[in-house]
Amino acid sequence: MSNLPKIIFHIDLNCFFASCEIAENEAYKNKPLAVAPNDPLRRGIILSPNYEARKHGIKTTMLVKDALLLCKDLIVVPPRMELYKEYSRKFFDYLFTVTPNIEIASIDEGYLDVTDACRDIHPLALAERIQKDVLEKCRLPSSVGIGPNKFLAKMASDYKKPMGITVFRKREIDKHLWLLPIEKMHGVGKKTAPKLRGIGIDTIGDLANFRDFELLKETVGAAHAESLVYHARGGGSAEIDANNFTEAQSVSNSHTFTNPVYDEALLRKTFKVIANTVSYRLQKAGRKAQTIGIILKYPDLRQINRSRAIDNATNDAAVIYEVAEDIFTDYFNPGDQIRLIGIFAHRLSAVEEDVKQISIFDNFDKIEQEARIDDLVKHLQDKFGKNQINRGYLEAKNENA
DNA sequence: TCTGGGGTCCTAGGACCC
DNA sequence: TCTGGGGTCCTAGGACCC
Repeated sequence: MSNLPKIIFHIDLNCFFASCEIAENEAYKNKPLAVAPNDPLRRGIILSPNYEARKHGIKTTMLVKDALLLCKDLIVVPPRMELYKEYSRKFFDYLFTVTPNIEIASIDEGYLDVTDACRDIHPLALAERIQKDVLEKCRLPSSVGIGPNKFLAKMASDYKKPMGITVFRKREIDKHLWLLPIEKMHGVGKKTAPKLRGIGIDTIGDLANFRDFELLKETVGAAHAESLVYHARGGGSAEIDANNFTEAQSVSNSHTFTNPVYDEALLRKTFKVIANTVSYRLQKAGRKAQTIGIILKYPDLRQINRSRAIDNATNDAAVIYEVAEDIFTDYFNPGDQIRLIGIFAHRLSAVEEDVKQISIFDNFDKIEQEARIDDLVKHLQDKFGKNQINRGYLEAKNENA
């Protein structure tokens, strides 16, 4: 183990989904654009607005209809995940030509240990080269953060967007990191921030220099308090975990209904489709799960998760459905309104090479391998009429009752 | 201002075992 | 057997991130 200081880059693709769409279509350039599902049957929220759209006040998670009120010329493009994955692959393929020491943090960001790479080139020059290459080769704007560890590099890349290059040196944290409001700190979300504000911590500097550690522990918990202070003082891991993104730890799928649903038959049918999707994704990843669970969300947004360990790890849709339905039966109270249902698979392991995977998709009549919830919507529309499928379905049920 | 879907990691209590 | 300590697994839930 060497204690020599490392040089870590954090590279972040700016407005990633929106940038991919603009890279695909020159006509979108310099116009307000947002990636968002525009299916009127589903609640559409903004997933990725570009900077032009942000100038109008449009933000991620905003409802599409509200965004259109802020900017009626907003171009709304439905998400194309496969396309974004391709761009992501291209981006990381390029980064691997710079160094093999890469930790993929998400689809659009990664950490690089460039300590060795910087023997022959100044870090700033390397950052500029990477940024220029990513823009030319991938047609994507990026921001680069440079620091002695992953935390400072991440905070630095966030400091200036788009197309920023920022260095956060530990000995200078009083001049940049410490001046930032506590909400800006990576790892402090909308629950922790108000708690910290409540005890007089308004900036990251306040946190780093907070005197009453006992009070801090009471406020956010002992373990959390320790890691928050450690990071606020410029500490952090510089270890690159090259495998952290190669194997999924969990797989899930869920669906929010247009209107809350209380009809059990519809819920069970939807579970079937969701089980199929989870199974498909597990098989695609070559994984099977030892724990299966369900998610129920109520109209007041309260959510419960209930899970169950199973004897033999599985990625079989029929088994997943069976377990999910069992749990559902235990926890669903007739008359409950359900806003969202979902299934998750935890404790994943690799599928043994020599075991032949038997497709069980035949078990589900008329639901295809890549069945998605949309198939169910269509199915129900065919059965109960085109508009307001939930209402139509429920009305049909009520007539029978 | 009630908003999707996919994830990660941590904690804590109870069961269970030695 | 009335009583300690340690460890792991399971489940629920919280918080955060993109």
